[in-house]
Formats: sequence, structure tokens, C-alpha cells
Amino acid sequence: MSRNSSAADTELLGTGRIQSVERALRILRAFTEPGQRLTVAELARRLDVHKSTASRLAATLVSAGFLERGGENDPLVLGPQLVRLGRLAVSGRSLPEIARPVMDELAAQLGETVTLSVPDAGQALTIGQSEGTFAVGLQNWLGKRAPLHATSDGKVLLAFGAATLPAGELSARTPDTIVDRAALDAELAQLRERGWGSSRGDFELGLNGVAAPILLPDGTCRAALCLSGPAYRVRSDDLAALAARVAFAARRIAALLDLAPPLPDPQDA
Amino acid sequence: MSRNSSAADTELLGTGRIQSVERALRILRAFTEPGQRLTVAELARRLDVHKSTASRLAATLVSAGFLERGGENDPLVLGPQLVRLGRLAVSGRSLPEIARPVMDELAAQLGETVTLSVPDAGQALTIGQSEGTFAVGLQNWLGKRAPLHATSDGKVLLAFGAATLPAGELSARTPDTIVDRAALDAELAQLRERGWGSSRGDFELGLNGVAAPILLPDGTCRAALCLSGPAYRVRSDDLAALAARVAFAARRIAALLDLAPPLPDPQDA
DNA sequence: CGGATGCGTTGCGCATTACGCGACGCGGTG
DNA sequence: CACCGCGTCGCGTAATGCGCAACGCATCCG
Repeated sequence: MSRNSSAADTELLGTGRIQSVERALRILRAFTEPGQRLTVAELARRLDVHKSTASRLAATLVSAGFLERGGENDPLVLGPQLVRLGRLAVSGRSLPEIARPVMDELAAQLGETVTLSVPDAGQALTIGQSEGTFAVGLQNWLGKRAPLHATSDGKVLLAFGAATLPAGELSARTPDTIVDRAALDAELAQLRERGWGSSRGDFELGLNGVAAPILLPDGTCRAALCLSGPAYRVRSDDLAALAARVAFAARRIAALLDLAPPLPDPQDA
Repeated sequence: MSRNSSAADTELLGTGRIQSVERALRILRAFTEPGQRLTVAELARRLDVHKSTASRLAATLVSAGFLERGGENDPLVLGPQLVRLGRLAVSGRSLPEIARPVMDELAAQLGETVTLSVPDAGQALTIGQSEGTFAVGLQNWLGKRAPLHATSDGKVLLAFGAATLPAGELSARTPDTIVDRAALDAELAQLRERGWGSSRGDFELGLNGVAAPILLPDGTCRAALCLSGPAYRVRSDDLAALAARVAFAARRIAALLDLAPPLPDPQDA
């Protein structure tokens, strides 16, 4: 019998991996949209296996709570067990790991590169980056630092008290960099008011960006989520609209962070 | 060969379920604590299979991103794929489903019954319930309604604007029920201030409760999370401490809710 | 009304595949 | 250095999961 001899089965399974399990997991991974419903036949097509195989895989996943069906037959949705495990999986993961899926989604939707920064040694340290879809875009900035007063994310970190400006002169990266502390304070006040920060060529000419804070429930700022791209795509007129999307994603990440620890220490009443 | 002939394998697999997949999923379900790390040998023991089998199952789960290992070998933790799927799984689930795991955890920790209520027709409708561990406790209240002014969750819904009191006299469920509207308003104001509500025998003599709001990011109140029990266990002196736990769990649920929809509608810049 | 299409499930029989076994390499401990 | 426990890897076997096809059930349409 040739069984499932179809070409290379997408990714030929390496040493010591179990076929049926890989297929089951590929069923789970087939879900990409929230609230998505997939039929057995559809899954069979995607996995390139027989209906019956997909049916049995699905039945197994359902009985373990990883999938769920609305009625007796037909629609498959992600199950409650995944809610539980998702909650657990978030714990013990670092901020960039938690933020990654959301950042990827945002970068894919808007096409521009998204970065995640935290304060470090008086600068903004980039600890996460999701590439956009354009050929022209932000270089790899992971692990690099940028001045707080000349970037959108740096300004956010300043405005929300996550970072403080080192003493001394404010260096001028470009002619448009804000070097006057009073002017900077005014911009930070406005930033705090509207909830997001921007940068228009003040770090590098032709580079624009918007950033929003990732706020913990107690109001402290944990990091800044930033979207940047060339000024001819990330236009000044669009900054507000983009900022809304970035701020939304930032709140989503904050919500994920809030899930991290379980309920508080076990001391009863 | 007897293969894995060990007794009944916990739950004997029904019709058309796939053994290896079930085992793989049982590995995932073995994780119950946040940040938990399990070794291959430990998993083999729990599943009652040979080390090599557990190793192969784990390898498959790792290669699909459902598990992850710190170093080359050794520690297994839940993987990033579960973070992604957990986020998706939350979407399209109803509030009680989302809240369930958190409520169960709280009920198990404190021993008392936890309920979830939303406003409905001028009353508080209970849409979720996790039983406590004591023999004496709240009866099944699912689907039932209670007056807004005489319960802790009802007061929360009132105070946070999720519900409005129907016109007319406030009925006295017990001698301790607040029937004076001015007195009620005063209590609601205080409730809003401190963030949680209580009820001491004003719904039923001997029954105490504390409740906290489940607040959406925009500040609106979606539901109330309530813990209740007999007054000799849920003592007046302990209400504040209990309320802190309930409020914490409520915020956790709110965070889960905030994950529900994906990023906003696809309209680009 | 009934043939046709597409869905999901179940029984069957075969051989693929996943299993248990044991060997090996490693790291920590007495 | 022997010992233990860990994780992985070949091997050979047979148990198991697969494809096949038949069935029941909806929906659609001539």
C-alpha cells in the first residue's frame, strides 16, 4: 500500500516523530482565526489524508477537550482545554515571547515592522521585533539601544515613568530631534494625555514611528510597543490611526501579562 | 507482545480514538501548575508507558511548538503554540466558559462557592457557578435570579452601572435587607470607592457574600464575580480579605475577556 | 419527488507504524 | 570508580492506525 504517499507531506517527519500525533497537532495548528470553525472534510483536505483519518483524529481531540463541536456533528472549534493550557503557557514566559504573537499579527496586518522596547541604562532597549512585509523597512534592531528623547517608544517610556532621562545635553540625532527639555516635557505631557507617542524623523530623517505603552494593571509602564517605517508609508496624517491599532495591540499584550501569575498565594480565610 | 497491557489505561479508549494521539494529549494535560517543568521520565511514569515512547511523543510535541525544552535535553514546559491557540480558543466562547477555570481555581482555594452574575430584567442572573468544597454551601443557583439590592453581586452591578433598579419599593428579603434608597445609594458609593461589595444576611439570614466587578477595559461592568457562604465560615471580619481574592480573580477574568477579539478590522493605512 | 452531491461515521483487512526492549552516552553522587 | 537516573536511538514485532468503501443523513435542484 502506498498509504499517504503524497509527495513530502509538507514537512517530512524527522527522526522519532510520531505521524498520527503530528497530524493531530497540525489539525490544531490549522486554526488561525478567532472563532474559526473547521469541518472534518476541510481538515482532511488540508492534511491530505482520508476523511476517516481526519474524523478519528478529530474525535480524539474532542474527547480530550482540545476541540469541541457545536452540535452532534459538523463544526469544530478550539476547545476549553486550550484555554486552560494557554493560560498556563503564558506563565513563566518572557515578555517578548508573550508579545510575539500579537506583534506578528500587527506587523502582518499593517505591513510595517513592530518593535518592543524596555528602558535600559537610560536608553530604550529593543527586546522584540516582528518584521513587516515591505522590502524597505526597519533593520534588525534587536538588542540595540536608542535614545529616549528621539524615538517614539523612548518618549512613551519617559512619559509613563518607566524611564528617566540621563542628565546632560539632549543629543541631536537629526535637525528635527527635540533638544530643548521644556519642549520635550510639553510633548510628553501631550503624549500622556492622548496615550501614544510619535517620532517624525527625529531619530533618523525619513523614519517615522508611533508607540504605545504596555501598562500593567497598577498603571506602571512595563514596555513600549512601537511601529516604525519610512515616512512615505507611515505618513504624518496616518499616525493617529496607526497609533490606535498599536495601542490596541499593546493593551492586548498587557492583558496577556496579567494572566501570567496564577491566583495569589494560598492563605485562606 | 502485550504492549501497554497495563490494566485499563485509566480510561479505556472508546471507538475510533487514536492511542498515540491520546497519549500525546495526556502529556499536555499533565501540566497543571504555571511554569511547571516535567521530565520525560516523569511523564513516562504518569502515562505508564516506556521511556522511549514518552520521549518520542515529547519530541513530536516539541517539534510542533506545543512543548518546549530549556536546554538540549531535560526540562519540558508548555510551548508558544499553546499561547497562540489559547488566545484563539478564548474567542467565540461565552463568558461563563471563559470564567470557569478561574472560578474553579478560586472556589478550590477558598472552599466556598463562587458565582458569576449579569444583570437581567432588573435582577441579577447567575450564569456561572463553581462549587466549594464544604458540604454546607450555596445551592445550585445557575439560571436563577436574585434582587439587585439584596445581594453582593447585585450591588456591584448597580454600583458600576451595569444594572438599574426597577421602580417601586425595595423588597425586604430579611430584616437586614436595605430598603431605604438613600441608605442603598450610600452603600453603593462606598462600594464603588473600595471596589467590592458585600452582603451580610440581607438576602438570606446566615448567608454572607462578597462580590467584585468584571470590568472591561473601557470601564464598563460586564458581570459580577461573587463568593458566598454561611456566615459562620464567611465571617464579617474576613470579608475584606476575601474580597481581595475575589477582585483579583475578577481582574484575571477581565484580562481573558480582553483577549477575545483579535486585532481590529482590517483597514490599512 | 427522487437523484445527486457532500458531509461525518463505522467495519474491515492489511501493512505501516508505533511500540517495548535494550544498549549507549551523560551528568551527578556516594 | 561504580552507581544511579536521565534521554535518545536501532531493532524486530505485532498491534495499531490507516485507506477503502459502504452507510446514514442532510441539502440542493431538476
